[in-house]
Amino acid sequence: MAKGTDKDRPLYMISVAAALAGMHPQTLRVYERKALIHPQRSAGNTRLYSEADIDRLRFVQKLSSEGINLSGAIRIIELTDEIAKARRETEELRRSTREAQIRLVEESRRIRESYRAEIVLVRRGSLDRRPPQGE
Amino acid sequence: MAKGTDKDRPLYMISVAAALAGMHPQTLRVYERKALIHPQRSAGNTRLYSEADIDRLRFVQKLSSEGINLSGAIRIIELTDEIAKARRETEELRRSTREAQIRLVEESRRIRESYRAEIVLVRRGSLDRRPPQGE
DNA sequence: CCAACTGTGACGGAGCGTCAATGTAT
DNA sequence: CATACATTGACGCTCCGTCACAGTTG
Repeated sequence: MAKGTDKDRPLYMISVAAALAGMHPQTLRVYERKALIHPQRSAGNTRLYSEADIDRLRFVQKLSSEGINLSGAIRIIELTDEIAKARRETEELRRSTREAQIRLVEESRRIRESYRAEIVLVRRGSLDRRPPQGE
Repeated sequence: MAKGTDKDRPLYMISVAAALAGMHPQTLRVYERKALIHPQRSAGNTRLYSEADIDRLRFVQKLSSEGINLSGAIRIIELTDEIAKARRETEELRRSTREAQIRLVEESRRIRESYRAEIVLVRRGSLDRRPPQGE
């Protein structure tokens, strides 16, 4: 929602949008009244459809062709967005987990390294009784 | 899907199920023909509805009251299940991440401990030149 | 002024819930 | 045999896409 990318740039007037989506211009007006899409308006009150709007129209058309009505389409779009969001979150979580894993493994290696150095110094008798790192 | 819990035990004949869900028996038959619900059958071909079936009926009724038709309801039920699954997965991932984190911190503590012991031995001159753990 | 936009109103097909008729099982 | 189940067909209501008309804009 509100991504502000190229996809949201208002481009096509209703006849073009309808042709692109393969539907009647009237159908697009109906969809707007039913709050299925929200095309921008030009200064002269002409509807202007973005690429994202066209995608959405095509999706509704697909659902409609499967016998799903507009109320259902709205809800399905919401749920689909929600699923996409959940998937992104899962992916992000997986990624950060992987990173944390690597970071910790590296940390343990660093600790080992540090103690190894410590031992060498102890062997040479050049170090007093003192732990090398805080805890 | 196919949980096999108490929720799936066939209990109610159509008149009772309809009363519980607050709908007409005929409506339930229609829903079955439209593949919205799949009640079991008794030996004498009588429909028997489970608690899970009643839940599902109530959900469809709620969607229907919002103007969503049956095709849409089916799809929405699928998506809702999918979201629930995704949420469970995320939760599980979060849990296992937390666990792994704890395990690794503990591991690094163990390493530190192990090296600390090593140093003590080195100090006492009772250990040869050898790293305490494999890598 | 023509073309394409805007809106509102109406018509036909499809989906859906309910009622009715008829048959069967307990 | 009476009751509640089963199936099938029909009737109204609503939703939805399309068409038609009238007004406005570029």
